[in-house]
Amino acid sequence: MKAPGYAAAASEDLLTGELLLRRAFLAAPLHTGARNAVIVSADDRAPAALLFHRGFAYRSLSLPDGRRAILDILIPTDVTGLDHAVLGGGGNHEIVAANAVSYRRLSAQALRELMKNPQVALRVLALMGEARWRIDRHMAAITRFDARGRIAALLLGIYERLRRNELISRPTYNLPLTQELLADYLGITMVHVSRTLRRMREERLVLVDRQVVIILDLEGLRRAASGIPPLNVGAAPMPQSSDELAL
Amino acid sequence: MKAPGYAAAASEDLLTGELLLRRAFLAAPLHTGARNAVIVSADDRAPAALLFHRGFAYRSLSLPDGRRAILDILIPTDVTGLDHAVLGGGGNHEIVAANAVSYRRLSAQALRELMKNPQVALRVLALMGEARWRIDRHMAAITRFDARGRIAALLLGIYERLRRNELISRPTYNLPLTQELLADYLGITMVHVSRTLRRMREERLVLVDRQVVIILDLEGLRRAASGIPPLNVGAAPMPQSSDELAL
DNA sequence: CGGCTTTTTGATGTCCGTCAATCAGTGTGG
DNA sequence: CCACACTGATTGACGGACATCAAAAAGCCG
Repeated sequence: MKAPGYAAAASEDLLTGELLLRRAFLAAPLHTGARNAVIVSADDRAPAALLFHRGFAYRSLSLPDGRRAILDILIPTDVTGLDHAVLGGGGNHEIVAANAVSYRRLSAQALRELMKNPQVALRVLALMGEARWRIDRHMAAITRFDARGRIAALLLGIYERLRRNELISRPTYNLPLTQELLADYLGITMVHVSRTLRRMREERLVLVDRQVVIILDLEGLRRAASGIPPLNVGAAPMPQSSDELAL
Repeated sequence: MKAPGYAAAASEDLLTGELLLRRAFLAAPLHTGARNAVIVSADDRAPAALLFHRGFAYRSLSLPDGRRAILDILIPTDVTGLDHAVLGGGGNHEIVAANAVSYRRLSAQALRELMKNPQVALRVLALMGEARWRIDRHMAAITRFDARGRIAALLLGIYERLRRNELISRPTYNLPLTQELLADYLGITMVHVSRTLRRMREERLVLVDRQVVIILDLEGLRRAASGIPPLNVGAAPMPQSSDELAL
């Protein structure tokens, strides 16, 4: 099990493309959204791509009976909605703020324009590939792990993403998701999330209390999610200086 | 819940891009693989993009303890591995033939070259978006449906994809996947797949016998997978003439 | 016919869902 | 300042969907 990285022959183009893409994003105004704000709605006519700057959000799909599946969790520095450049919205697909967020938008049209530059196109492809990798990883967890393993994989995954983007340096972070949201992400019920978190606390694996995650036993967590490949596709996607993040 | 389609402003470019991409694929020789052949292995140094021509394949991720998750099912006319243009392999990710397959390859380098054409780049983005949409749909099924609903969603999804590509015209098709593979896709056990299929047969919803699927009650199936959005992102990705398919 | 894979079925246990009540934290207004 | 409402988290009791173990039956192939 080897960590997949960028194809060497493309790395220079990818860096340039990233620069151009980021520049385009940063030229857009910073939007904000309160908790539970729908950032991209299911029937959005002109969905845009988003670069998250602060706060957490999630992609979700709601079923008619009120049940909901959360497909992906988005953290600062994540880019999402790149496929909106060519595909319309639809499918009950939403992007919702988990807490107070700020983000920048890039319209589908602007993105299409930018993609005329092959370097940007490659970078966009890489970003979509990374997102897919993340989803694949989560799908594997949902498919083959029990509640404990799924939670371990989730907490580890967020931890690694935050660390990779240098948003944290210690095994402790803020996870602004209610247990109900976690349940919708993990494919179990809120009640079972609560019970399982208690068990993991008793095992002294990890503390999750009121949206604060404290990893007590990193190796133990890794064992609990054993077999899930580490989350390091590509070294540092869309890195931003801390200054910018602090905006 | 509206069916997402292509963004109007890009549809012409997408058609051109599709043409160019298909042309490049068709210039490559037709490879074949027997059942269980590993088409792209986990530690492939130079993974390529693939266009499937005949037969079924699947993307899978194996855990060290022998368990396995199947992330996506690939049918003729599907394109996969486009992200290999920029990301290396890795992560225990494999593409395996489910039965005798034939397919064409496009090397990462050739794909990068092609993507210098913005129309191709847009088309590639669209293809990745469609694949993601498919995975999202499946993830929602896994996250929120019981075994019966998951099977219904799977059988319906394949049915719709085959129909959309005009590979079938009646609600009957060949599904060359063992129940063990289905189980690894659905996140349940082989034994439970068997039992659930029996129940669905008794309900006269669908017959699945030795890799032949006969849908008896299409509306009933839809109800069983109720809430899963239909699978019609973009009208006809990479259509091929029946002649070509019959090769 | 043997040897293999794949499917089926039964018996038994367990993880997780459901229902329901309680509790803690937060904010509101009298 | 304290009742009140509201949301989110916790816990218990119970049942059901699914896993596990094991064996046999059914296809498939040389």
